[in-house]
Amino acid sequence: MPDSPRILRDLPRVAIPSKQDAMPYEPVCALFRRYLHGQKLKFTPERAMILDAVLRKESLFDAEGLVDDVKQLGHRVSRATAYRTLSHLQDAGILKQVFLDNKQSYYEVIAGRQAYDYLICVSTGQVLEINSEKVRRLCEEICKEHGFDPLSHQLQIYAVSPEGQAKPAGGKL
Amino acid sequence: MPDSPRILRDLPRVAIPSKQDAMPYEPVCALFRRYLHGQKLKFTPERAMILDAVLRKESLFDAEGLVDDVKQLGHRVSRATAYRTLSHLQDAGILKQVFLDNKQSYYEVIAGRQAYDYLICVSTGQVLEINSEKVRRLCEEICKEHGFDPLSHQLQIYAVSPEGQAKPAGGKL
DNA sequence: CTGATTGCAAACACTTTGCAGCAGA
DNA sequence: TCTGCTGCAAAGTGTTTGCAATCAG
Repeated sequence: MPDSPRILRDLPRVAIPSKQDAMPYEPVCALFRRYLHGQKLKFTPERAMILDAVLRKESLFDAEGLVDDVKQLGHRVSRATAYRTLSHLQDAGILKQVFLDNKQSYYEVIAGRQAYDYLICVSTGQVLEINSEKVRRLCEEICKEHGFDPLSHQLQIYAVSPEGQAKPAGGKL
Repeated sequence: MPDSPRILRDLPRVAIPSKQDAMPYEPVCALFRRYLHGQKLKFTPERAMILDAVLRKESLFDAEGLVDDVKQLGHRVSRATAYRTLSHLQDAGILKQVFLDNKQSYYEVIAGRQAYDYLICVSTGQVLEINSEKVRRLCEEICKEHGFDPLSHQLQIYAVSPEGQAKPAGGKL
């Protein structure tokens, strides 16, 4: 019996916050500063704001949503800076990029959190987060078989939800 | 012990054909014609050429590569037509779209073939196809837990290959 | 001080779309 | 004939990049 997953999207591009505990800012910030220092990069106010906004995210988000969030917190950063910082945050191992469609990238915090996989209804567009230890183990097993050193994985399952089964026509992948 | 997987990409965007048996044209073509007919769409020479080129593909491919292939076969189609036909081929269940990066879409024939998952080396860019029955079963299990009706899935594992472990710096996801 | 960073706007690349002429069924 | 189809070129859109001014260390 799985713990009931939270709904991420009822429609594509509309993220609904989940209930996962937010990662505290301090430790991750320290991690980021350490990373930046090691790369001879600088810790700027913009990067701090972005990290703050990122850590408030409880589920998938995209670059534009992030810029909006920063604005909502009373600051502002350019899109360019947001993208550049997102890239650094990936390098620092704080978040990962998720490819769900061919329109844009999504991001997900991984520092101190478990990675999620996604169960996507092609009919309603609903997206469920699933947190499966089994998937993780299987990925590690596959890596081991090929002599690879596992880093992360991404699993999307396309299916039809109970609600979608009731609806007339099936959507496309 | 896994059967040794074929290398799909040594560098991003460069697909190397695998050894999988090509799907015969006739049966899939019949499938496509049936689909088109049912949708009151037409079976045109362009669509036939594209389907032909698609079925010669033995691994991941992208829209531009497809247009090139058609040209190499002595014909030509516009990019617009290629995209439109790829969309219909997806709807017909003949191929599926794969999202591996934020640059473009990849496609993969699924009609009469088994879906593959990917083991991606973030250091060298190498991509291995993996064909895991275990992954498929796990996805079905997850769907069942949530009352979803499984359609397809996509798994990407990001890791460092043995060769990549030798190289200096690790790439980013 | 000095090299990294920022915001802006232009550049990019893949994909989609409007349209006029063409062509399956 | 009557829709749907094609190619073209233009439009779209998320992301990246060149550049001058600015700022962190």
